Amino acid sequence: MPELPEVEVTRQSFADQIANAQVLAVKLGKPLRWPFGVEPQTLVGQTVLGVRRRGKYLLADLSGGLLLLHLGMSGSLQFAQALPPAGKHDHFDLVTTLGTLRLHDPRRFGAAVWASGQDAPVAQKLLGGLGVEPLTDDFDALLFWQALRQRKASIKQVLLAGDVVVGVGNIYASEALFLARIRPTTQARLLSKPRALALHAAIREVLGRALEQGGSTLRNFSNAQGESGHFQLAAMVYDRAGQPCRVCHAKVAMLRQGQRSTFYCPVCQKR
DNA sequence: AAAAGCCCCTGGATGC
DNA sequence: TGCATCCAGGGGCTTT
Repeated sequence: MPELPEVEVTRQSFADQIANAQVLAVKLGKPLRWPFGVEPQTLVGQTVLGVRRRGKYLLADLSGGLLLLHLGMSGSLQFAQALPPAGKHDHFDLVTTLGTLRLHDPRRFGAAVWASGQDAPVAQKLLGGLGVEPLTDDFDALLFWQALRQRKASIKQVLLAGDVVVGVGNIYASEALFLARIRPTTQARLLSKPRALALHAAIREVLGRALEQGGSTLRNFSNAQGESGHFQLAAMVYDRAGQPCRVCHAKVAMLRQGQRSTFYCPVCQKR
């Protein structure tokens, strides 16, 4: 469900409220993507120092280690002083003195994993290969172009891979490529400098705008307070196969790349 | 090293 | 209404 903007909106919606809380209990439901890693008891008594985001991971710094959370495809977080009893899709509760943080995830592609520290093997494995954060100054246009020049795969798949730049999921990849007028199947290495720079700007534009809107185009997205996004961002191409391009009115096309759907305008995105 | 496939899981939409 | 099929916002792992 969540791409970078949704994860960041989620983070912002509870980070300040959970800061300085003490962990009272950890409750695990059905298995998520990976085992939690330690006895839940380990966290009891620890203090929540803050919540960061890296790519689509949320990182809760606790006094005794790092709690990694991922929303997968269908996950969402809720934070409230009191929550109803866990339902069939609630698989992780962090009960604290200031409220309970709950991970709800029907498909269970999400994760809650304990890493004793920043350099713990689990954290290394999950975070070590991640690309640059697109909304920070680290996302340098020229370096982006240079990284793309090394890659023979299609630009869409390079964006999704997350080892060059993080946070661009299946929706925003199509949207950013549309904005930059680049055909998703184009080999990344073939992008000229100006076109790579246009894509760099498009990624920032698309993600930044979605973030400002509080969570974008996603159908079911809501933050940890249960507030939904503003739904003001109509997708230009995503999920619009066969419908007229909003710019040129040609029919939006769909194709599969790596078992994921890609949408583009064959006229606006010629190569 | 990089790319391509596979797979984890459930629910909703669609078609017969 | 019932059942089968397909599809979904992610990404690590294994195989080429």
